[in-house]
Amino acid sequence: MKERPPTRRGPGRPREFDEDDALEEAMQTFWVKGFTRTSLDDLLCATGMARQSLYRVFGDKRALFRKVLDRYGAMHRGMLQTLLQDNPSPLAGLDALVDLWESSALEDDFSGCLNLNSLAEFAAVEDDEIQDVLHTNLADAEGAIIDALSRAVALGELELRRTPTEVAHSLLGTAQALSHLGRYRVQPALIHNIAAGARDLLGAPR
Amino acid sequence: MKERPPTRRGPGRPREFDEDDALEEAMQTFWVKGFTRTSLDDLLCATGMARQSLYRVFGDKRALFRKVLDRYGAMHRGMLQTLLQDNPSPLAGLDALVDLWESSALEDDFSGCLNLNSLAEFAAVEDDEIQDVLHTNLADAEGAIIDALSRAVALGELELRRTPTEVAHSLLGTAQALSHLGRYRVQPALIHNIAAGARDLLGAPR
DNA sequence: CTCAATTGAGACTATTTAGTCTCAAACCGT
DNA sequence: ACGGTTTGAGACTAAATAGTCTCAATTGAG
Repeated sequence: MKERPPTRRGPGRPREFDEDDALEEAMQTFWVKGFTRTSLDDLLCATGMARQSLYRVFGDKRALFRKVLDRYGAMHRGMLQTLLQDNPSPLAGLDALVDLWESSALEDDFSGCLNLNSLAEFAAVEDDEIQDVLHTNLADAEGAIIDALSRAVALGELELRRTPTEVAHSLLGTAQALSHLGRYRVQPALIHNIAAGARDLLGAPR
Repeated sequence: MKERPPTRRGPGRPREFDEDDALEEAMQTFWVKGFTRTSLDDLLCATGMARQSLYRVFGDKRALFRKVLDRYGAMHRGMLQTLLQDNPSPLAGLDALVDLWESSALEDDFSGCLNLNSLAEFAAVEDDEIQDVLHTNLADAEGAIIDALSRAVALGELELRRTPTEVAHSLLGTAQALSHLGRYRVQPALIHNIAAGARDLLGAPR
C-alpha cells in the first residue's frame, strides 16, 4: 500500500462555478424538461460547468438528478413547514396552500411539481432508489397535511365529515391534478373548479 | 407525365400481419412504456411486423403514435358512451365510472390513462398536432360528464351544490389523480380516499 | 411459366447522447 | 520560480436508435 497524502487540500485552479448555483440551475432544467429530455449538453449549458467538472462534482446524470430531487424535496418541505407548521392557524395555512396550488397552476410558465412530474416519468422505469425518494417526498407532504388538518380540528377551526387522513388524501389528489393539468395548459376554469372543490373540503362556505 | 396504373391492386406477397391487431399491440406498448421509451424495436417485436412494413403501413413512429391515440380516443369515447349516454340512470353511470376509475387504479398492472399519460409526456414538447388530439380527447370526456351530470339533475337523481360543469371539473381532477397515482403504485388507501371524495360529489351518503 | 407487384428480412446510415480521456491553464506553498 | 494539484476545454468512444435501402420470397394475372 502506498501512503497517500490523506485528504490534503491542494491549491489547484479555482473553480469557475458555484456548486450550489449549478445545482439550482440543473434543478430548473430538469424541472422544465424532465430527466430524459434533459441532455448533458443542456446541463452543461445551464450550469456553465465543464463536462469533466460536472462528472467530478456531481457524478453522472442520474446522480445529479438524485441530488436535484433532494434539493427540491428540502425546498418543498420548507414551504410546507412555513405554510402549515409555523402557521398559528393551520386552517389558514391549508387555505393558503390551496391558493398557492391554484395560482401556480394558472401561471403561464408553470412546470408542475418536480416530484410529481418525476413520479410520472419514472413510473415505468426500474429504479427503486429514485422511486423511493419520490415516494418519501410524497409521504412527507401527506404527513404535513394530515397534521395540519388534525390541528385545525383540534383547535375547533374546522369540522370534517371524514378523518384527517381521508381529507388529506383528497387534497393530495387535488394537488396532483392541479400540478399536471396546470402543466398541460388546460382551460383556467378547470383549474379553478378543481381548486374550489378542495376549498369545499376545508369548509369553504364560511 | 407517365400514365401510372391508377390504384391497381396488384397481387404481391400476402401480409403476415393484421393491420388492426398490429395497431392494438402498438397501443399496448405505448401505453405501458410511453412514447419516448418505446423504441422501434419494441414496436416491431410487439406487432411482429417487419421494419419496412411498419414504415409503409403506418409511417414513422410519431404517425403510428398518432393513430394509436385516435384508436385509444375512440375506445375511451365508446366506454363513456356505454356507461353514461346509454345508461337510463346517468347517476348510476357516473357512480360506475368512479368505481371503474378506482378499481382500475388499484390493479397491479395498471398503466394509467394513455391520454393523460401522453399529456404528461408531451407537456414540454413542441407538437401542436399531438397536443390538439390529447386536449380534444380530454374535452370529449369533460363534455360527456357534464352531460351526464346535467341529465342526472334534470331527472331529479341528484342535487348539486355547484353547476354541472364545476362538478364535472372536480371529477376530471379525480380521474387525473387516480390515473397517475394508480400508476405510481401509491398506497391503496390514497386511491380509495380520493375516489370516496368523488363519490361525495355525487351525493354519496344516500 | 413468366412477370409485375408487394412483403419480409436484415444490412446499413446518420444522429444523438452519456460518459471518458488528454492536456493546457490557473492556482498556491515552498 | 518551481512543482504539485485542481479545473476547464474539447476531442474522443461506445451505444442506442430512428429511418433508409437492397434484395430475396411470395403471390396472382395473363
